[in-house]
Amino acid sequence: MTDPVDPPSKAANPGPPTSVDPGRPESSGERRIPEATVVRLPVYQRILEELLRSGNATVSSEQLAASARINAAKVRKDLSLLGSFGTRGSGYDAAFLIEQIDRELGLDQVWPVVIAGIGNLGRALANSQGFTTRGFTVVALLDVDPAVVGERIGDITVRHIDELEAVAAETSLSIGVIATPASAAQSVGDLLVGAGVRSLLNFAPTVLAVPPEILLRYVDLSIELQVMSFYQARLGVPSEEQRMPSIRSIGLTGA
Amino acid sequence: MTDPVDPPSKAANPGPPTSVDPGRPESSGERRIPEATVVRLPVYQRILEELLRSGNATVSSEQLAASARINAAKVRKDLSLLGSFGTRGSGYDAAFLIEQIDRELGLDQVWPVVIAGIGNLGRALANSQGFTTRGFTVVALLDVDPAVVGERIGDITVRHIDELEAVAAETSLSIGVIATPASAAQSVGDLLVGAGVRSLLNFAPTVLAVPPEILLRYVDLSIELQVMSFYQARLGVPSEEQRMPSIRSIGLTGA
DNA sequence: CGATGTGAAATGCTTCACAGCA
DNA sequence: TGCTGTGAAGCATTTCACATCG
Repeated sequence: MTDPVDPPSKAANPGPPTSVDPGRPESSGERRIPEATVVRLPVYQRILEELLRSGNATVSSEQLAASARINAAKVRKDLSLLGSFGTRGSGYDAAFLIEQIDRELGLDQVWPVVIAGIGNLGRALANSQGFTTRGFTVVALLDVDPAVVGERIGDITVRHIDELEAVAAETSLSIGVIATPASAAQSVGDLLVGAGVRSLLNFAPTVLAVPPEILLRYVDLSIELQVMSFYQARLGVPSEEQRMPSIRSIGLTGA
Repeated sequence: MTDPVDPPSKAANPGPPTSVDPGRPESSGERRIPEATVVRLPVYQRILEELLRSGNATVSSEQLAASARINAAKVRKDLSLLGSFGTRGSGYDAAFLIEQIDRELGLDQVWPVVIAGIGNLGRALANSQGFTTRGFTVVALLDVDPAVVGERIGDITVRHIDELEAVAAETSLSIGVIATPASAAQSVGDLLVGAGVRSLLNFAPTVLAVPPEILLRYVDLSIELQVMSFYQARLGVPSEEQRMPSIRSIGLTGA
């Protein structure tokens, strides 16, 4: 009971500390993708899509790297973790690569998303590209304000959060997005979990407590602003990070 | 011209590779704060504020770690980089710690922020806690839509982006926030830079090109959603990351 | 006694550098 | 020849473990 945060996991590691030749995981036991890589994959997606739109069917690691402002070796290593999808001498096929990344990110399936809190942020999310394209469908919008309940956004009507049970009965919900004021976030989170949501994405500026089996991530709209303040305040930006990307937004992960 | 992304910096490192006893940097040459730490500082802030509100004046690294879902040693190491602000045997004084972190993040000064693109997201940002509390003031709201220009949000009237020059003459602008559709982002960014903004925070889902002397950061509202998809798709979340935080939102930094 | 602060070890991530394939 | 894929080296960050101090 000394450290509630650090359950025995490292010591009880299933695999031996010094490798006994893992044999390079094949098609069945997929390669381990570092989270650092996972977070870059959506960035590559975005760049690839832009390249495609501007008529580039093929792209080199150098080009991708230049757009993402990272090192080309990193791009190649990231992509090689998904498989050998490039063609030596010419590069990667943009469309094909997008497909592969989608598959890796699990965006080849569709996650039903419910958004709670239909203020400005909730509306922005409901309409945002990232929530409406590949991989996600917004299946429900919830609020408590009678002035908002009943309103139609896109092709979805905002419902009262008391109807959550009914909504859950109609459609499956896998991801809950909290866009409420901080004061409501915890209780809304509890309700969503009660309704069977497996993951929570919290935009409210508060620390949420949820059961460990719920995947919890947390986005702070002002965190980059604060990081900017830090670097702006000391114009001697760390030489290494100067052109470095860093991909963020607080995420708390539970089991 | 082979690698436009990676200027010589590592090799030309000022400090010797093996330390010659740096002598522990004192008050003048501040300690180097790793970016990983910088990004956690706002998280600590939020937790500290909540603890304060709930009547806890003192907090231990264990408590902070439990709330942030990270290792207590990490908390202690992070905080010790700012100075020795804890009291052995009892912990940290929450209010004092908040102050110190503010100072470290440069939030003891006030950065004038201009938000371009007053749709749902722009409004959400303009009203968001993170943009209106310590460290930042929203000094201008800009849009092109005649239906929006002239509208009053909080105590600021939305102005047409053509008035940017005039705005810049009236008040200093240090941070520009882009909350426009992707299609407008690049030109708006150019305008803001032209108006003297030193940093850009881009919420538009597009890759922005800006001069290297501009500090550029980029937030993707759906990136965590995509990361969720990845982990949800393979319910065997990496055992190590299970309770790990990770703090994100794409950031592209230019000198 | 309890909790900080911190060397040193462990781990993870990035970058280099180059073999190898189209 | 050009660009990928990848061991191995180099860094950064995390975690341990414990001396230290209020």
